[in-house]
Amino acid sequence: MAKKSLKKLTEIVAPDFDLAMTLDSGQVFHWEKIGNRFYGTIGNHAVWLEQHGRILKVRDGKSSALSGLIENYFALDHPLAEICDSFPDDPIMNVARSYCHGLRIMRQPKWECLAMFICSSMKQVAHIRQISKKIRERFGERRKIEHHELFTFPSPGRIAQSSEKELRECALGYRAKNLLGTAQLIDSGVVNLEEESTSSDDDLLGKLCQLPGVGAKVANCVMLFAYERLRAFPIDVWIERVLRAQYFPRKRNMTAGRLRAFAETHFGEHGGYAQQYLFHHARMAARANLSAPPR
DNA sequence: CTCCAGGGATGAT
DNA sequence: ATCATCCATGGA
Repeated sequence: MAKKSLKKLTEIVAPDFDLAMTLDSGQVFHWEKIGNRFYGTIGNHAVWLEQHGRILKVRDGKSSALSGLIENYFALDHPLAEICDSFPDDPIMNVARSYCHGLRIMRQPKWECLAMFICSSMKQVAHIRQISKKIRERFGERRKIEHHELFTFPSPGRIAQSSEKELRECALGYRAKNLLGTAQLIDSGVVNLEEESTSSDDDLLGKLCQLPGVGAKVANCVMLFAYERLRAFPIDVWIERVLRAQYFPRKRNMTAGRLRAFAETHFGEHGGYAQQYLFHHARMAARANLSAPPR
C-alpha cells in the first residue's frame, strides 16, 4: 500500500479532435513525439498523451486527474462543426476544411505563448522548437514522467533575471533583447497579461504591440492561441501567399492593409480558425511538393 | 511608402 | 563543403 503509485492513467473522450495535427500545426512548439506518444507540459504538469480514435489516454507525471486541464488546453469544448460551418464556402477554404478535420485552436498559457511567438519571428517551425527546448532546459523546472525528463516553461521573473547573453546562448539572436525586455515589463507589473483577458480585441492588440518584439503578426498569434480571440487573423508570409494566390490572382497592387481588411470581413467570426486551417494546409502542401515538385 | 539588419537550420549544388 | 533560402520587427 505504501508503494502504491500515485500516477494515474486517464481516458478522455475527445471526438472531432486530431491530437497529432493540432500539435504539429505551428501553434505550439514544445511537444515531443516518441513512438505513439506526445510528451510535454501543460502549465507545470508533465504529461504524455496517446490518441486512439476518439479516446485520449493521458498519463500525469505526479498525481491528480487532469481531464479538466486537458479539455481546457485542447479546447475540446469548441463547437468544431459549427465553427467549420461558419467558414466561407469557397474552393480553397473547402479544401483546407476537409484536410484539417479535428484541428483545434488551443488555449495556451499566456506568458508561455507570448514568449514563444516573440522567439518565432523570422524563424521556421523546426528552429522555434529548438529554441523552446533550450529555454526550458536552461531556465525551466525539471519534471519527470516515467523515464522521461521534461522542463516547464520559465516564469517572466526567471527570464527577467537572466541576461541577454544567456538568452543568446539559447539561439535567440537579436530576439534575446526583445524577450528580456518583455519579461521585465511583465515581471515588474507594468503589464499584466491576465488582466488583459477582459480587454476588447482592439485594446488587447494595442497593449501587446507595445511590448518589444511584438508586432501585428505576433500579437494576433497570442490573441488567437492564448486569449481565445477566435477572430484574430495573423498574417504571415504563408497566409499572405495563400490570400494573394487564391483570392486575388491577377491583382498586382493588393497592399498588406487591403489584404488585412479583406481577411477580417471575408472569414467571419471564427477567422482565426479559418486562418489556422489555411496555414496548416498550405504548409503541408509545400512539404509534399518537396518530394514531388511541380513540373 | 521602401529598404535592410539579423541568425541558424535546412535544402540545393 | 559552401551557397541560397526562409522570415517578423523595428528603425532609417
